[in-house]
Amino acid sequence: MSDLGKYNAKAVEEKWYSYWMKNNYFHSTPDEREPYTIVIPPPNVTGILHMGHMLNNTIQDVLIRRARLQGKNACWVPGTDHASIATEAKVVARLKEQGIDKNDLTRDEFLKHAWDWTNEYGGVILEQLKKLGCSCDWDRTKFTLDDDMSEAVIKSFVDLYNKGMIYRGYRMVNWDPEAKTTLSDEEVVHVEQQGKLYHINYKIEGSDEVLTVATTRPETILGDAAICINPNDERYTHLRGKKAIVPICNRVIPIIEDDYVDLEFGTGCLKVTPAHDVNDKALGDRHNLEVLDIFNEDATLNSFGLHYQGKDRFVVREEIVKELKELGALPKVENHLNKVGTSERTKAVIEPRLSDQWFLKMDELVKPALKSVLVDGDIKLYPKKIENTYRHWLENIRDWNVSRQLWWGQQIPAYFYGDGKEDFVVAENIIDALALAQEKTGNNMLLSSDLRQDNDALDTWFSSWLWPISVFDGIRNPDNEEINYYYPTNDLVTGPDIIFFWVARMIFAGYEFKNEKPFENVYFTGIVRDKQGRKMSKSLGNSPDALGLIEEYSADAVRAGMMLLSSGAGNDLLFDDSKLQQGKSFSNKIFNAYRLVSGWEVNESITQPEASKIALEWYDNKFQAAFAEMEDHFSKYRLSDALMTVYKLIWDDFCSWLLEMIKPGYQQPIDKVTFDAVIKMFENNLKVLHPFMPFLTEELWHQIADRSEEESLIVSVYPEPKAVDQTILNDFEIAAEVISGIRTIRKEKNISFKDAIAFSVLNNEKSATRFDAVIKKLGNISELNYVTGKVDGALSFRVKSNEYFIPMAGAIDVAAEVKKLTEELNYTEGFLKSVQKKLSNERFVNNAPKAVITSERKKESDALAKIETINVSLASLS
RNA sequence: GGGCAAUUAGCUCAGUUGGUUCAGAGCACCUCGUUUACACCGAGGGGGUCAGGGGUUCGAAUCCCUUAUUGCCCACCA
Repeated sequence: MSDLGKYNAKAVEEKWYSYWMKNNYFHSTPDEREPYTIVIPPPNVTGILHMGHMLNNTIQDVLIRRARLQGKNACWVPGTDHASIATEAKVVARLKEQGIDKNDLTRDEFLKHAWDWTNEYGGVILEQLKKLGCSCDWDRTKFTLDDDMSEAVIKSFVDLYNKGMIYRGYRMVNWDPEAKTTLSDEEVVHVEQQGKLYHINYKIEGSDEVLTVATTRPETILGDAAICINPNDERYTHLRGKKAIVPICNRVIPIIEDDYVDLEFGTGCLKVTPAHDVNDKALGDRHNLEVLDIFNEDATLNSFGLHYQGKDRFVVREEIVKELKELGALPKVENHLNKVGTSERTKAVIEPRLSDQWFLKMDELVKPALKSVLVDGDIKLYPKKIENTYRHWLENIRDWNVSRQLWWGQQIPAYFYGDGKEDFVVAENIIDALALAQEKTGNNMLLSSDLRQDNDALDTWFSSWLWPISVFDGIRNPDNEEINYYYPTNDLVTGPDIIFFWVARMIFAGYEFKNEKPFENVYFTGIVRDKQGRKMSKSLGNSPDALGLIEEYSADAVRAGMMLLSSGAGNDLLFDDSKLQQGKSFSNKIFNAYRLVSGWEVNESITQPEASKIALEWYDNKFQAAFAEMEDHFSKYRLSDALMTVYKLIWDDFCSWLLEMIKPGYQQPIDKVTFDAVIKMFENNLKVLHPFMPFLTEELWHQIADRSEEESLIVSVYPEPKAVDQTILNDFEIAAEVISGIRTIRKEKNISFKDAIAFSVLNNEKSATRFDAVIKKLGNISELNYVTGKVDGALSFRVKSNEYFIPMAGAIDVAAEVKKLTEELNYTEGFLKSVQKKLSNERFVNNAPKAVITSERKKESDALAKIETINVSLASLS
């Protein structure tokens, strides 16, 4: 047992990655070639490589390497995202561990800590991508908070503001009480929850009567502004114009009437809390109700909470329920299933909250985005079905809340000079702001020290939506050489979870700032799950260590394994180590094919055997057929199928068939013509496999032939596509069936492969004979004869109506042969019957297309011929 | 509550306008084999009423209806 037959991936992978880097092969600059561009979905700057990244980036690297081999100017721009809320939360948590409260820090102090953190952990993930073999242009690495990137963000904000598309509004927004910031609608995740519906009695002023209201949020009664009934509800007509008394705080509130109230739900009677519910706010606006905000920014109760002041809303809920019960004001509590909005990042339950925020109008931005994807097809989404989701979101979109009460991000370029709602200007810098402010106020004495910049930062996605433009400096310098060359980019590879956050918004930005799409195709990967289909999560501990897998199986194997697993765009994939093992086995298989070929001694004086000649001719065509199939898969983004095509080509056709067909005898030399041809074919195999398994292929490409310094597989040229001769492929199929038939008989009769056998053919089909030399070699046939009649004393098998005979020295088991023949006969007769039934159906013959009828007739005649052959054999045996 | 998908071999999935190539692939499984690249291998083999039911058609995995199950997205009914 030696390891001689194994491929040592680790050393090879390190060697070639640094070689590629050293030669600058990943770097791209604009030139006369056609560009092929991908921008990476920037991972969180402090993130580490997980399975989703591995899948995603393997796909991108496959695409970029293929484009490079196709002779395009391939440019893959890497980078990271500052991920404002996630990173800020991490920094706050770390400061807390160190006993530092964020509130005690100034903005600048806090940002210093955040940058320290970023510099410490940032970019680790990019190093991990290198281990995977990603051929990014590292000279172009960008970070969404780089100075130039931030400038672009600010510039775009000012631009949109000046166009009237950004406005400041006092609105009900999603408030994350844990992160103490607002969130966009997209950052709110609705989760189903078993809650309760509380029935609460309100006394009617000046009467003993009570009115029962149903609510899921009893703690908000302290903010009640009214009770609302449906004007058509006869149960409550006598209460019109009366007033109710809120329990506990004993405030007197009006009873109002509105159609909005559902007669069927709860008690048909609704408490209205305008400060804490979107619907109630609308109701309040219609009826001029008071707005009582009872919460602090961390969702504890404020002074309106009376004796509950300072307590958390959920604590208050329980306590207030208890108090109401004691007061006899809680007649009923029922179970109630409802959905509650939670923060995507912190998981905290979202509070609807009224506040001043910045919004971006969406109505104009969505128009070109809808058109380009759904009408013109300028941007294609894979899988196509995701277009439904895309359409639905765009058609129901609301304005985008872009301000966040965070520090880690671009600070909103709005400068206040007074306390009024409109006392601000928006400008790229304080100097411009001052000028604008002086102009707006008419006060030339205004100083920059009188200006106060808005404290809020912008949503992270407000910087990443510019990514395909800003990485080429297309916002600040809209007409520069790079943006003109690389934009629009070609393919975007990302997860479906950020279609709204990022993909759709990049499309908005593309049309808004460049008047052109940002990319042509979007490939949505699926989610990587575990073998049982569960999402990978820290708590389940089912998420494998990505780098550990590379260590264990090699980057090539991991890449191939991920690609084999991903059945198609948008489909989730169930992660399974065995697929990585399959990738590793494949590496080893190819390596061994190389060992075989490299061990051959070439002799220029021997002539090429007939079998080798036809074998090479066949493989040449087989390769082209597979190549065309692979390209077709690529054109439809069926990358898994593309790899499987190459996999089968190399393993089955190249290794199992071609190499066996041309292999010289033990310790025999090989002729030069065959050797040169097979090397060429090996090279072509490596080329088409290179995008998937870059390291192994680069290694063998260098091993297999003498290469000059400048040559590398990564920058070589894809094979030329050629027309395929289908007849040679068909003839080979017959030959392969014959060889298989011989092997079956050898196996059944225990005839060792070492023993040559005689072989006779009854060629009823008039099949091509050009593979006879191959049949002889792979069947170990001593003599191949053509006969005109059945051979006695021989085992036989049939392919179509041809019959093949292997003479047996000993007695033939007549009974067994008869049985076998009878089974074949029964099957063929059954088949014939079904075909004839079709053909005797007038309506079939009249309606079916000619080609179908011809094929059925052919089936019929083939079956008849085969039956004839079998019958002759049977007759001779009895 | 609204919408969109999916259901094909033990597993993961192909199956492009209904009919040449329609029931496939990879893995797994079974049998045999230490043949001079490779046991991370070779040769051979078994396995599916195409979720259930109904319909259209000469013909259905494919089109229509229906039932069931699963997944995803969206949603401010307390």
